[in-house]
Amino acid sequence: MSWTDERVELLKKMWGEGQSASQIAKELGGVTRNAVIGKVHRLGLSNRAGSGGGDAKAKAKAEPKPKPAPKPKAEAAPKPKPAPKPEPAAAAPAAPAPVPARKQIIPAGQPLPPQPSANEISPEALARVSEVEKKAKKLTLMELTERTCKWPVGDPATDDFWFCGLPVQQGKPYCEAHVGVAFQPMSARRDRRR
DNA sequence: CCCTGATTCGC
DNA sequence: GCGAATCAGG
Repeated sequence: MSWTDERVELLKKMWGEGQSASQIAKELGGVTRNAVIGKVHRLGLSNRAGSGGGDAKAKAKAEPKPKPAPKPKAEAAPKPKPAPKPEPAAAAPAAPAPVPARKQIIPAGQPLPPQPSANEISPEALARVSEVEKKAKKLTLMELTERTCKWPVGDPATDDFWFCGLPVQQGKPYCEAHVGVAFQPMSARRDRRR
């Protein structure tokens, strides 16, 4: 990808909006955040200042970079870059709300016969969830990233609402426990033909 | 650990 | 000019 006018413009716009380089890179696609930052610098808008009168305040931070160590050059680092997943906007987890808070664990129920109730989710999975929710990071919507579990907990109308936030399972939007409840294995769903 | 931007330098 | 590698924090 090259820096076409449009791409540069979008870059300028987003950078101006305070978007991070990585976000801009994702938006543009085909470039890394490094590329974005590099371009930003070349364009001379590294400092998001711009406003306020001419700020000729050069960053006297010119640190003399004394070569830390003669690094010949590492060959292309093995970067497992699967594929540019077209991830639109994962920012708005529209609360899939499969089973928000239905904790009805049977007290000492040992046998616990398969309840033909509405719950088709493995009790184990549910137990896991209720347990994991204790360790949840309890993130706010803004704190969610692509690798934090986006499972909503509580009532969005209350301030007792948060997102799990634990490390997600590769490729999934939820942590292991929540993936277990969110995505049911087709196994437990045998069709009872009749 | 995740993330941020900044800099260097071979291409 | 470009951007990966690296640095330097938060």
